[in-house]
Amino acid sequence: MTTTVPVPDDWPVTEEQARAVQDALRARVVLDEAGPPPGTGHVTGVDVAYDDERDVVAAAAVVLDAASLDVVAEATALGRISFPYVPGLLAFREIPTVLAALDALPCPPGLVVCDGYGLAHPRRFGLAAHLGVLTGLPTIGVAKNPFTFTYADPDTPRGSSAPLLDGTEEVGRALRTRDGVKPVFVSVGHRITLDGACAHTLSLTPSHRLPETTRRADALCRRALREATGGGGDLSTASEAI
DNA sequence: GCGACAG
DNA sequence: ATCTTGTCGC
Repeated sequence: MTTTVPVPDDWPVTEEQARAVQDALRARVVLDEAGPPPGTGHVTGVDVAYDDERDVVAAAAVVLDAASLDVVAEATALGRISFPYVPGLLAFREIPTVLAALDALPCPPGLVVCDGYGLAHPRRFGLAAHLGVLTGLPTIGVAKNPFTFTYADPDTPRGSSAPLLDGTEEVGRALRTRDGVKPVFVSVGHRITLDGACAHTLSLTPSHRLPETTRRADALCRRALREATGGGGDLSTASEAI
C-alpha cells in the first residue's frame, strides 16, 4: 500500500527559514551512543524519486534483516515536492514523504540508512541527522559523492578508508566498499559512532558499492513513482490521485 | 563577483 | 535527481 502525505503547514518556504530550522534542531543530535551492533536486528534503507513536472515525490522504506540482508518489510508514500533542491537543504525536499513511508512500516526500522549525509554538512545537520532527530532512530548517511569535502583516496582493498574532511575537521569517512572502486562517503546521523556507521556500511555491501538498503529503497521508490505517474493515466488525474 | 555544490 | 544506447563483465 502506498500512503499519501501533505506538506506540513509549518514547513519552511525560504532558504533562510530552512537554515534556521537546521540551526535550531542540530543541538538535539545524540553522539554519545555506540549504536546497534552490525549484523543484528533490522536495518532500513530510505530513498526518494521525483517527477518535477507533475510535482510528485515517491519515497520508499525497505527493512532488511541485518544478518541475512533479506527483505523483511517495505512501504512507500507519495507527496508533493516540499522544497526546491538546494545544496545543504536536501532534507527539506525529502523528509515529509520519507517520514510517511517509515510510519507505514509494519515493524520497527532499527538503524536507518540514508542516501546522503549526516554530520558531513555545512552546518553539521544533513538529511540523516535531521531524520534521526525527528524520529529518534539511529541513522547514518551513505553518499555517492564527496560534496564540498576533501579526502585522500583510500587504499585499494575493500574496507580501506580515509577521513572526509571539512578543512581539518573529520566530518565523515571515504570508505572503500569494493576493491579498487570509488569509495562511498559515510557520516554519522544520530545515535551512532562513525566507526559503527562504517562497520554497518561494510556489512551492507557484500557485493556492490552501495549498501543493499539503498539499492532496495532506490528500486522501490522508482517503481512507486512509475506506478503513480509514468504508468498510465494523464497528467491531471495522476496529480489528482495524490 | 564567480564557481562548486548530498539528491 | 533526471534525460538516455549500447556495451563490457561478473
